[in-house]
Amino acid sequence: MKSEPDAFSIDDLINHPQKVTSWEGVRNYQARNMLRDQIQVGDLAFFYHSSTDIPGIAGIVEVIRSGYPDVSALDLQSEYYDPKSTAKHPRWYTVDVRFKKKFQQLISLNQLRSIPALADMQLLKKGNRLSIMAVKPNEWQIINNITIGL
DNA sequence: GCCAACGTTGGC
DNA sequence: GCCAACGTTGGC
Repeated sequence: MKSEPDAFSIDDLINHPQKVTSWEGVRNYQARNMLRDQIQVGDLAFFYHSSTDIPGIAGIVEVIRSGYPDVSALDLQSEYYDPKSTAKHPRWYTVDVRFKKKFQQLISLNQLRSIPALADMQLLKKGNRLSIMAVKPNEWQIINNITIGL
């Protein structure tokens, strides 16, 4: 799950009293479908910092509420407001996540690219701009192993 | 349904 | 700031 740290970083999540946030603001249909249909309570996700000096994986979050309508789409004051979404026919979805772990060191995009076994990872594929992406079990394990000892 | 124009993402 | 690689919009 990607976030621009200037907008919302893993430290922002840690600083939240309950260390919980709604992952609102996703406005892409493919990513929406994952939020709505696939992501389950108990799922773990990497928290990825994008559009920053050193992009990469900052830590891990756990899903504590599966897909439900993203009400920021109905909020006129929100930067995520979408006039085409209504309460009756919500267009966008979100999930709630809780902080699980922050890596001692960020696992940079460069570092991920240097690992041959991760070559097929969706995150590393050319032109991929999705903010929510599946991670395969073996990819998860490889990345998690890097963090052992970090 | 096609596709040109435009907008967005995100690494560099 | 640049630009590749998308996604979206809207006229036809």
